[in-house]
Amino acid sequence: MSATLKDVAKASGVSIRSVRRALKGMSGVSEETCARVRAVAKELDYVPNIAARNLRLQTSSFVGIIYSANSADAYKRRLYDLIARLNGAGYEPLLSSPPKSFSEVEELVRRWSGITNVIIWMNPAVAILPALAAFQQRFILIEEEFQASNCCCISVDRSIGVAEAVRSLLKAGHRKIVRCGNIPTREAGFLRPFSEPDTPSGAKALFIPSKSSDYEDGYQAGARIMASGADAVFFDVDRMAMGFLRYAHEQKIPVPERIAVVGFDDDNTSVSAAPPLSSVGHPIRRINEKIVELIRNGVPGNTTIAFETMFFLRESSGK
Amino acid sequence: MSATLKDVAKASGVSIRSVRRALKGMSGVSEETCARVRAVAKELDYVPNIAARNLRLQTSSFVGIIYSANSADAYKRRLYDLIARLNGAGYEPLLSSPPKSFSEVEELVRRWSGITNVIIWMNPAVAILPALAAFQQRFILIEEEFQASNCCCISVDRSIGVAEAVRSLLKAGHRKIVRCGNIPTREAGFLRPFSEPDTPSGAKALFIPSKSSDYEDGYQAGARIMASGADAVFFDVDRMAMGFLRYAHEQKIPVPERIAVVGFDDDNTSVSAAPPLSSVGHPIRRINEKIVELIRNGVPGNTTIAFETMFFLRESSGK
DNA sequence: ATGAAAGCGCTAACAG
DNA sequence: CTGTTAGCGCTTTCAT
Repeated sequence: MSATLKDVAKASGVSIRSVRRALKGMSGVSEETCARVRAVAKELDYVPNIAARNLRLQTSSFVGIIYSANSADAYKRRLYDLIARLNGAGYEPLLSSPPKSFSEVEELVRRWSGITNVIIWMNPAVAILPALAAFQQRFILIEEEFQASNCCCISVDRSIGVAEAVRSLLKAGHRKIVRCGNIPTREAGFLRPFSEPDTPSGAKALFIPSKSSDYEDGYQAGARIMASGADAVFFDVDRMAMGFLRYAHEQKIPVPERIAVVGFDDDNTSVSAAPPLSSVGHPIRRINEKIVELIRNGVPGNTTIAFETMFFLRESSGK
Repeated sequence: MSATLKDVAKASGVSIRSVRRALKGMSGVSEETCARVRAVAKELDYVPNIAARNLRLQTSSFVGIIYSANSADAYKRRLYDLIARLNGAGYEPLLSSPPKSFSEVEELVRRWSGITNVIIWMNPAVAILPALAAFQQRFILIEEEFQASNCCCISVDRSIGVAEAVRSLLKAGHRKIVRCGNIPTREAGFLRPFSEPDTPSGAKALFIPSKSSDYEDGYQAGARIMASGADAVFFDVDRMAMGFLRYAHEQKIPVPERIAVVGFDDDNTSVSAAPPLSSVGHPIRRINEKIVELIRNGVPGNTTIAFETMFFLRESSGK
């Protein structure tokens, strides 16, 4: 289809070797030959065939990614960021929808064999994980722990950022802080700052559970939260916080003056809310930079790399 | 890294050719040899190198996909469905974040040259389209029209499904139908059923514009919609309809008895709303099946393939 | 400064 | 029934 090195060589009357030298700007080729070859290459619209190069060098620029479509918005952003970063580092992300059974994993790995050495699996199905050990590829497992000689896990500790958020509220003078939501992994981090050496006296933690964790749940919980007398509220999910902001707006409750609001997930939309929502989020950039680094330098087995969520302070909880 | 045909041949004491015959189940190999070769292959965990195969056959199982991360939820579902379908048809989707300038397109196409012959671009940037004609690859452009010898466009007519939705409302006996939203492409389809030969007498179209088209806008518009005396409402976007459903629930307005509700986008969440939301959506399955077919049989140039949105009747508008 | 040739893993034409 | 071999496009070693 497209012109090859051989074509360029023939058209410019030199050997393949010289073409290569000219095109790669290597030494050992005369000025004149170099210029002519380059002109011809441009003329023929020569572009290297990466697949052939990979074959010859026994390397691969492909990286397999398995992604579950039903993941939360935050994971989508992680995926798109990862794709962009891999592109930037010269890798080609190869996507697949998640295998649902052992045999589907087998088929997938087989299909990608000889193409990619590294497979990134976001939110893998735990039941299938033990199967991975049998394959030659290296796996990077996101958000699931599994020890195997060819698996490297990336985990994110939810609690750190949540605790940081609460500490920030305490430091800003808030004392009666309520957590609202239904996601268990939020609890530990929320409670921690209330039993630390430097916990301000009078600090009090409340909890208002919700059925689910959507916009409406946040809106619905508004009355109860205000009735509790809290001066700050942490929502398990940004969408809930958004619902509450709407309630506050309707009731003319000033945020953050009367009550400070913090969410979790750092959704795109929350940043542009009125007021911009403080939130706890995953360190997407750092995680993905790490992944690219792992791929570049070799993925270690039997390893877990732990990250921490971080707190993003915005106007909804004081400036 | 992994065993090759040659390895299997050596280990089983036959030629590469025979290994191939045995593994592919071709005729011309003795029962016994076949069995032994297969055993050895399994033992060595042989898996074919697809890249080498592609090189040899001058074909490619890779399909490039350019996707803009900031697209609506409906596009994400289209993407994931497409990936699954391509996988199912034996293709490997190669993803890239969208190029932002002419030179980035050039670089991307260059990188993929020799790897993939087909590039699917979802929601391409119009300004860059003219550049595509210069490349050898075939492009499938989703949701943007551009005539070139190597471009095939896929368009979806918004109006058909919207008109169908309105007709369904009219047929169910509704007469005063309001459209609420701010998306221009919804208008034509909405108005059409009101001026057709078989339009029921008394049918009346209203329009209530909204600032944006989010959950809150639907909720906010609730009072005005009810005040208009409409017995059915079409929202430009599902999220707005969801906001309105919330308003109706709060005000104890029975849906669809007092007012029928229809949305647009066929979001996942709307299906599981209370009541399940009738909605107009893209024929994702048919579009993606078509795309796979195009790739399989060759992508025609200078072509536009038109699809139509369709109406999904659920409880929020009768049933 | 330049070229010939081997070989990555695979397929297929051609011999035996 | 089985084996040999050329060649896809590229990189690299070894000659010239």
